[in-house]
Amino acid sequence: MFNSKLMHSFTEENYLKAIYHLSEGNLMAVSTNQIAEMTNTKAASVTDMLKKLSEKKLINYIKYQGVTLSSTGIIAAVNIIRKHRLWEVFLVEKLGFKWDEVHDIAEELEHINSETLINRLDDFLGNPAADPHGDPIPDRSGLIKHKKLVKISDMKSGESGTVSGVSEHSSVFLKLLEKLGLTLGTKIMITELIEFDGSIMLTINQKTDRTISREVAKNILVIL
Amino acid sequence: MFNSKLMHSFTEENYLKAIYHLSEGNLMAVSTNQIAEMTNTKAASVTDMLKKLSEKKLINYIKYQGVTLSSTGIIAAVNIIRKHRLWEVFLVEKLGFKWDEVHDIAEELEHINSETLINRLDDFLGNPAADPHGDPIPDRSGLIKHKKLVKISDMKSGESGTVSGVSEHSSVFLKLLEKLGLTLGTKIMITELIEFDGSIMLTINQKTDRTISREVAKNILVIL
DNA sequence: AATACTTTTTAGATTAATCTAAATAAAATA
DNA sequence: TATTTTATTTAGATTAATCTAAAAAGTATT
Repeated sequence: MFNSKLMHSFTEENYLKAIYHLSEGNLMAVSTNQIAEMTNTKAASVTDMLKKLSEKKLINYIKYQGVTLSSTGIIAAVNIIRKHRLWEVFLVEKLGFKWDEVHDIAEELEHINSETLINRLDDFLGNPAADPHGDPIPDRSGLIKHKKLVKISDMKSGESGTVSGVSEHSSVFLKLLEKLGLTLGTKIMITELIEFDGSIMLTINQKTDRTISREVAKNILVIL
Repeated sequence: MFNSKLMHSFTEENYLKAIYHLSEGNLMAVSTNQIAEMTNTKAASVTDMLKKLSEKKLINYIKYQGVTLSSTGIIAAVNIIRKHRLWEVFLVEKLGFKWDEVHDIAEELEHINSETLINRLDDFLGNPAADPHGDPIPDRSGLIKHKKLVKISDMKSGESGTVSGVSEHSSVFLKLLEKLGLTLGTKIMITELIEFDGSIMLTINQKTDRTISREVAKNILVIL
């Protein structure tokens, strides 16, 4: 069923993706337990899979010392992320899903194997730069254009910017942002930082005033 | 991973689909060997799976006597076929694939599980009645509107009609039909039946004259 | 450094889907 | 009807992915 060159099993792909996300683009080594938590499996299962991925040269793995993706592993992971994000754009832009509804479906669609399909989908969607949550979409060569994003919680009073991403993707959080009027593209200006609890007062689109908790502010990303 | 109510494994779905197709919509019982051939497995594997599907009440199975789908089995199979055909329309109409290129990709996409997704896709595509090969698309309640189609090989001299389906879906055959100018929607009229080898002469769109073999004629379906 | 705690790995089972080879049932034929 | 052939099923293994429980390695703490 699976081609030894480019194709990996559904499960292998999920491990690669998990390692990629946990290592934040491969900056740091990832532990067995971290992977177990992210993939909803037990550490023992992860160890087994790490051996397998290591034999396939998709990861660099030394017992007891965590893993990083190899260069082929990165290529594979980025490709899955590209597919995931393009499908999310499709679901929102073409099928009318909301940004908090697309993750699980894209999680299935990301494993469909056809380079032609994904490249044509990319063109059909107008080669979008970001998915509905603002995350950058790798191009067909695997290149990711990261924008310089700042957490609202790191902004100073008086600073302003445009909401351009989130670092928490749960449906609950995304729905909250909608309710607060803090969806992508919204212009904000920090009016005051409340010392007492770290909450933040801001103006939305030069009109509405709002106060958000530090916890919320930490998960909203802005371009200054 | 799979819900006991509506969800079946990828593999189970493929067996259900195979049984459905082999039984031509459940008119006849299907044999173990037929299924083995269609699913590229061995008879022993099929027997195992038949036991499993039988326990799940998806099929009616009596040892040595072949199988039919149960009513829940039919619902499941028709749903997979609905998904397959809708994705094929998407691939051709929206992504610019040709009719001979879509089968394998749709074979993967048909296993994506989301009723909302498929219903929205259906709407997005304008609720098409047929896929790119002319096969009817079941509606969301599972109803299939069959057209009365006739093989060219069963037509008489002087009869005319519109090419509306094929009973052979291989890429080779579909490419041949394109070369012959016998794609869906083409109007034909039978001008002569050659007794010697059963080949058939016909006029295409009241213009071109062509002769096709009986073998080709058997696989082209026409609305009179 | 010795002990305790945590993390990771190993050992041994389990489940789904598959296989080969052998046994059995059904169908075809002599 | 008896025999041969074909189809199907059973028995016993295999592979991928998972698990639990126990062992080993690494880290932290007296």
